[in-house]
Amino acid sequence: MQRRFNPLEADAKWQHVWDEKQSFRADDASGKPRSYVLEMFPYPSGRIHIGHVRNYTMGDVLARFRRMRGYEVLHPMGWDAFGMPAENAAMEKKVHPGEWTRANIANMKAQLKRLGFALDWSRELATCEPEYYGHEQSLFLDLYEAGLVYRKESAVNWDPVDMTVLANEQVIDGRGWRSGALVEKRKLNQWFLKITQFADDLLEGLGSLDQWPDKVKLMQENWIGKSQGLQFRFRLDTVIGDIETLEVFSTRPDTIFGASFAAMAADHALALELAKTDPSLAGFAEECRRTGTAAADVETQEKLGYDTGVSVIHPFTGAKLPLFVANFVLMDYGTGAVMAVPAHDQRDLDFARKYMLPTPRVVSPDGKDAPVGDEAWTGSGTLINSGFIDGMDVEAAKTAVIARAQEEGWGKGTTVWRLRDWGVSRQRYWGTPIPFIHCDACGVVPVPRDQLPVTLPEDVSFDIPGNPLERHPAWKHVACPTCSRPARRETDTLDTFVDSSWYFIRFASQPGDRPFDKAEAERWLPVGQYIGGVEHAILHLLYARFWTRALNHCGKIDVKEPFAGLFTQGMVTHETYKAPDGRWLSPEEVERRGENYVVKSTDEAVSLGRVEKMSKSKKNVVDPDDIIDQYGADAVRWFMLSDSPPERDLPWTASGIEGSWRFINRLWRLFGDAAETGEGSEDRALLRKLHQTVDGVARDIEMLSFNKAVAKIYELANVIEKAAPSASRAGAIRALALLVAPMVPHLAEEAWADMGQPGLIADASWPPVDPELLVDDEVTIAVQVMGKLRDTITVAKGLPRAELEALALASPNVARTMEGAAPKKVIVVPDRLVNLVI
RNA sequence: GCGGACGUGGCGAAAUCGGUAGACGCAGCGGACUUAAAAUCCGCUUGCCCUAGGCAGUGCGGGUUCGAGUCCCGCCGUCCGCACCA
Repeated sequence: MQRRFNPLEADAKWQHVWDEKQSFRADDASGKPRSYVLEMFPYPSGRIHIGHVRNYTMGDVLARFRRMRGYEVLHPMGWDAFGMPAENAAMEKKVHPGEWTRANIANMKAQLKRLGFALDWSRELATCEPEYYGHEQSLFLDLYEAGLVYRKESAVNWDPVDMTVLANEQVIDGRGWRSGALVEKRKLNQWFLKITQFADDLLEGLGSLDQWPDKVKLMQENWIGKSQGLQFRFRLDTVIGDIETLEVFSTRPDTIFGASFAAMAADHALALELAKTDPSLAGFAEECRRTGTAAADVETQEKLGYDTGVSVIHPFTGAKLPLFVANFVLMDYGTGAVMAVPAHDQRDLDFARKYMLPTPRVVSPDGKDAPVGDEAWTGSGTLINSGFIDGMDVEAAKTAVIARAQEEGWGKGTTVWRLRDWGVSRQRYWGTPIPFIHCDACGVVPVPRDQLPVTLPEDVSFDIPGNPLERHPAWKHVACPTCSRPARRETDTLDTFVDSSWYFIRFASQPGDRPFDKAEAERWLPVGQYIGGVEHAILHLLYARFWTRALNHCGKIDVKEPFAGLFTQGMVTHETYKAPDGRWLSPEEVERRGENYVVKSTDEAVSLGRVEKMSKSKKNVVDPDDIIDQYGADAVRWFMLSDSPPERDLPWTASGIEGSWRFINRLWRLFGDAAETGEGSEDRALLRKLHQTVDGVARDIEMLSFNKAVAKIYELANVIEKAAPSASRAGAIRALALLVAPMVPHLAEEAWADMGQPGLIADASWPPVDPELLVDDEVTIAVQVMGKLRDTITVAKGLPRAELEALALASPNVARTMEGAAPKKVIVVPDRLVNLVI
């Protein structure tokens, strides 16, 4: 055995063997218990990022570990391959998005292979291939037939220079990111998915996800935003056009007697009607729309209103309340209009103060009336100045007002959601074509299923901005499937979040003629452990939960929650370096000199910036390929698992990867001792440590606490190194190889072969644990006086209280502190401590 | 503004049920081996008084308890999410 582990040889060798033997191919017909381990599939941007390495290493350890524990593991990988970056590359580099994407996939796949992940590559998929998106089109038609797809006029961000629709993230400070032109809102007919139909179920379902982080569940809950309240109609004192009433929504119907005005959004139908005859109102509304899009500092934005001159009539008191158009009322929430109760809503109060409106109190914490100051009272209390609900508490008053409104027929209790339907239309080329045809005679007609997939044309140009599908000479011209007359294809493509909403099902089952086989997919689903970045906590995870429910609704699958367990891992961070002239420096340009850092080439002093997420702009990036070249896959994998808890950020350091590399070689040398049995005596203490470690590491891996598992392995390695040769030690070394196999598989495989063990360690079982060896026969007991540690004594486990007390009192340290006093009280926790109270 | 998480050595962190705070790693210091370096090995490493030993110590201030990093109350700070959601 060589003294130093040679990763360059070993990595390639074992990766080849695993490939040849198809070691990690999941068997659909297996009778073993199943485990589906999935990491969020990457966008093929070109290079694997260190964050991917951390993500996939975690999943890989779990997948390999579960295999060792006897599970049939599904651990697949694919590519979220549609999206804008490919089109940007096409515009900048004159390369076809498909060509660019496929080249990136090839690159990144080679990078992933170098890390030795236990992936079932036979199930690899890329969402940009018709073999995938064709099935997605068919699922889209299923949803359409189930009434979950509809078209609606909706505003998009329009770049008037590039003549193109922009995604929200392409709009920076109200301007197009490429052209810098002021972005306009344009109304287009767009496709929507009825996610709101499942709002309640998506919210309810969160309750069953006990293996999800609370944080993510809370974020989804807030996003769905359920509010219950009263929706009711105010009568207007004047009929405007044919409008006689104003519908409002309130979560605080109990405060209705405190309403002193009403307000509506600038785009409200009534406001638009009034603006027809009131030019200054039209001007004000225009102003609202402009500031509305800026949205940057809403917090500081002043509340502005315009008195329409119209009044609404209070349903209980008959009082006339002025009706304003106000910039703080949102058109697309509730009814786009509100009753304003200044005493009990901060926005209403700010507005009332500005426009000198009354602020009557109707809820009082102490039951007494008192003037309202600068802060609205939103807490609980007793109703006052409120007619028939006087004296009630807030909750009772809500119920009473809703009941009365329903009785009298002018309102009803309702639930309003923050969640909006999912707009899936994108006016882009590189996405799944929406399988519909527009016919002047027949309207919007679905593409017949035998004509799927609707494939993207290859001969497109990106010389002019806009959607290449729209201006392609032939693609969109087709015959109507119903009447055969000339018609036009839909040129919108689907949001890429649709692609990632069902890929985990396709991984589980991929027949050629349909999206998936129900029974086959159900055997794997739900995903047992899903791992990815917290940036997908809301949209991706919510859409995937919706899409799965939609398929369930269509009878396609008997699963509602796609991911039973979710884990969101932290980022990989790195120190930042700045040159004296303020330029960011990359780690390669910088060298450490004692306590300080200098520029390698010029010896200038470098100032050390914050530890931040790796980003190109800060130049604090480390390329996985370079590191693997230098240290091999296992050292990188080991580093990814060490030190930081996986949900927290992991600071990348040169010394850290060095340390991992040192440990790889320590293990390697230790594995070389596997044949040494010495005199062959049993080493009971070592066996205890081994069995405790095997047990502890298994539990840590199950809980994804890799940093703890790593620490336990270090401890065991330290103990084995110091132990004298024995049969126990030789056995412990073999067991150690099994323990580290999920984490550093190449090293483990190489050592396993060297030790002359049969088969691959990848196919070996996790070492068994002898429960008897988990408990120590000796324990160290803390001896405290008044809660302060004075001594420790090592005794046989399970020693009775009386004996422990006697031993504690016999301690010289204790005697000195007690100064001859007798303890007033003695607290004995068997096998843990004795506390003497004097 | 609302919601949430977190705060432990020089650094990343452990402490699973309220029971020996700082396991394990990094950095640092001292030593062995070496002509030398690398690699490796051994030892020390929270601060202070430094002597057996003692005192202080888990963001700050209180509290509960025989005993608090852990539980309760009130602050301070950092990070994340949402953002006029009626």
